[in-house]
Amino acid sequence: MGNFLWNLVESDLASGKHKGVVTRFPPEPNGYLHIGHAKAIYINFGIAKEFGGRCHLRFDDTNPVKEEQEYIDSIQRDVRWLGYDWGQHLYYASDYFEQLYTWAEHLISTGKAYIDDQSADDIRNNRGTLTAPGKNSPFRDRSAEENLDLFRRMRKGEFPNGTRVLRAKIDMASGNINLRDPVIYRILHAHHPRTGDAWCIYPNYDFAHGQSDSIEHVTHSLCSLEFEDHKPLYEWLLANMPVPSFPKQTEFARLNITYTILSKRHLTQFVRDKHVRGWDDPRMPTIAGLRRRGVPPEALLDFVKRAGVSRANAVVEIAMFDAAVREYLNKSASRYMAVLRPLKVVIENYPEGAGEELEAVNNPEDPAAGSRKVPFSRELYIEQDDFMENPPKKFFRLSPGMEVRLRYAYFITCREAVKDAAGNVIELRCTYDPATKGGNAPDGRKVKATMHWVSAAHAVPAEVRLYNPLFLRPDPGADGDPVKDLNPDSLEIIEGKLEPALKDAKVGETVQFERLGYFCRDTDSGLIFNRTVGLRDAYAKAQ
RNA sequence: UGGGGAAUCGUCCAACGGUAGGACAGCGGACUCUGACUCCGCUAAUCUAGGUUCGAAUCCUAGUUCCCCAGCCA
Repeated sequence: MGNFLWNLVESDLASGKHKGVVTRFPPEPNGYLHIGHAKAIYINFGIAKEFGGRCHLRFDDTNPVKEEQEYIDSIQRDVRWLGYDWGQHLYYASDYFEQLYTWAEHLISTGKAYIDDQSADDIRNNRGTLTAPGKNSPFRDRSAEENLDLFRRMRKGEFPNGTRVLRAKIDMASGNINLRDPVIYRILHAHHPRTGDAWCIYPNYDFAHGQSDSIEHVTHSLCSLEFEDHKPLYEWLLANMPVPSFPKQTEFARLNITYTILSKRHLTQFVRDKHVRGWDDPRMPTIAGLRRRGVPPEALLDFVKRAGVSRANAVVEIAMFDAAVREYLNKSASRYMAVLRPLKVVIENYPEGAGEELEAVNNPEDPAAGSRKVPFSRELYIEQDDFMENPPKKFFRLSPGMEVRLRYAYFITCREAVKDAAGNVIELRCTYDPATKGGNAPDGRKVKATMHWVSAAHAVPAEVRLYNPLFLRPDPGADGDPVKDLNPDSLEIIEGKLEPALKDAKVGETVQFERLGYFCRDTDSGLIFNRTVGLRDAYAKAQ
């Protein structure tokens, strides 16, 4: 596999350190999953799959004030959509609250934890700084009996929020601030989405995570780099309590992408402040947003794989994501013709009232996809971009006197550009060569351009949503608030003209609009398409 | 010397003492009923300075730069 995590698991298995591999994906249900989580999912579920082990889905639901059932549901939906299955192994940290509580009492009884009555401010002030050691709490040497009594009364709900905490007694002078008597339980009179009002004290991340891993006999606890400093605490807790197993934490760098924000805090803000239309807005880097945009799960996973796994802080170019999406869709998406910015074309020598159906290939990359009929008639729409009255030398498309091919149809020649009073071209008068039916000239003459088109009489109107990057700069938020870097033109809504077959497109189906890009039928009612990603365009780039 | 990490083409990842390779991006060309796709070619990197070695991206020493940590968040 070529990355350090796969190598680690492989060697742990080869050395006999573990008989099988058990990983876990442990999201907090406080928001929707995004593409950064897709990396963690790929790593944890991917390793389990690769080495014949299993991966648990565990909700790290230790902070009831931020967590909601909606997020629990969306997370399961998104993991499944990515193609992974946790089988029977769906867990919640809250499942272990009773066990965790018992272990906390054990820590207290062995003199390794104490109840601190200091205020949050005092705790902070006495923690010291990055360079100066902290000071012991005046409550640090309470007896085990007193601590136990206080802890039990905390559980009973005798004290209001913030009045006391349980802290592990480790070392207030440690260079690692996480070891300066970390808080492990706090009073939170809050309703929990799963345990309801059963508890008013909750363990925090540090006191829940490693023990949960241990309970589940996780062998490899894989997390992102910012938890590196927590590892000594993770191990201290396991070493000082009667836990059933000793999982090993290993960290990897999280995913960063240019022109993208992957911070739950900011994504939540964009939704809350309506900078986007919701968690599943196609401009969002959420799994739900990407799905709605038309990104196939295979492409998303392929991107994550291509971006690689290491311990170096890195920022992957969004171009790599686009490339993965195009590569997958090129092979799988059916082709159709759609005109986004219509310009009317009248074929003067095509009989009025006449019409015919022409054969069009559904997917040149996949012969099994077959073909379909596309209606042709005297009046058509072509793309405004495909005509220039005064073309520069490298412009191969339509211009007065120029002959081009209409895909699957005929060669046409532009005879005249009709303008309105303001001088805008509003219609093209053209002629066609009946001998070129199907798109080839019997005399062997060539054209330099093949253009897409739709028959005006048969065209189906549709709303097309064009998405551009949500941010104007590759490093949004680098100067502070990413809201200031939001792209005001991230969504452009136009009305396009589609070939009739497209009205039967399935919701969620991603197709190619030839020469334009990949588009996905939206979940909103009506005929609406989201642009997933544009095609590469060497001509546009050269301009 | 507060603690902990990381530095390889423009970007991301490999190479684990023995020819620095791949992907994306870029450039050039071929092909083409999508200026797409495909194919071919090119450009382009070991943070710095010493040292060990027949041989160093890899080992050692000293620096430099960047990232993380001072929530009763995760």
